[in-house]
Amino acid sequence: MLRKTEWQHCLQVFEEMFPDAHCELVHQNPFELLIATLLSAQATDVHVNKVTAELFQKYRTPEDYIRVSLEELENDIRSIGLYRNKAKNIRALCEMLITEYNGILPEDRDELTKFPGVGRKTANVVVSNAFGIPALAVDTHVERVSKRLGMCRWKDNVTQVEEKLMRWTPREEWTNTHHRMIFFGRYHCKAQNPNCPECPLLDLCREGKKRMRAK
DNA sequence: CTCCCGATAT
DNA sequence: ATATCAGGAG
Repeated sequence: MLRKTEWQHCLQVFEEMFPDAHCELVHQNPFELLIATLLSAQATDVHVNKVTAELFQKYRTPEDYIRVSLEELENDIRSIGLYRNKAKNIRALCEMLITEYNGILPEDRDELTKFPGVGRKTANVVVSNAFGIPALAVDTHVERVSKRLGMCRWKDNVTQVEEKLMRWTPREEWTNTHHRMIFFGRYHCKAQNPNCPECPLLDLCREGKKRMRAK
């Protein structure tokens, strides 16, 4: 298992490799970010941006998503995958936003998870990126990188990974670290064929050393 | 744990 | 052909 001082070194390396890591889901306001993040489940952000480019022209407010039929909304997001669940959730979410929240998104993580289709990860993305509240959302990249490095256990669930990351990372660095770990996982420590030979963290990486031995 | 699901990379 | 992609609900 990784030591805390080794993790602090990882944080430094993440910053050096991806100093300008940021949210790559294109959005103009908190509501658009929520929709984009909900759509991003099991889809690449490039693909999400391709879909939202047109979607956000047609749908600007929660009311706009309610006006059309469920079938029409499904068609507008079909190419993204998991489109039936996502369309149903977006609709229910918008109705709830209008009737219970006066159309205004709450700036609270636990309040956001009450919306259909919004789990802990999505809520963390919204509060950190849209409202400036420190959060460390654990997505597929953050989880994979954490487990490969050995900063948590393989069997830990995403909540346990998040707790460990928050405990070992200064609060003011949570949001930055989240973005840097995504970039690190997406462009360097990739799911298929990670670039271990050129990795500055190879010396302390459990999975990396194992992979190098196997070759 | 399974299901939802199309697009893309390997 | 198969794995993976900014997950969440039942």
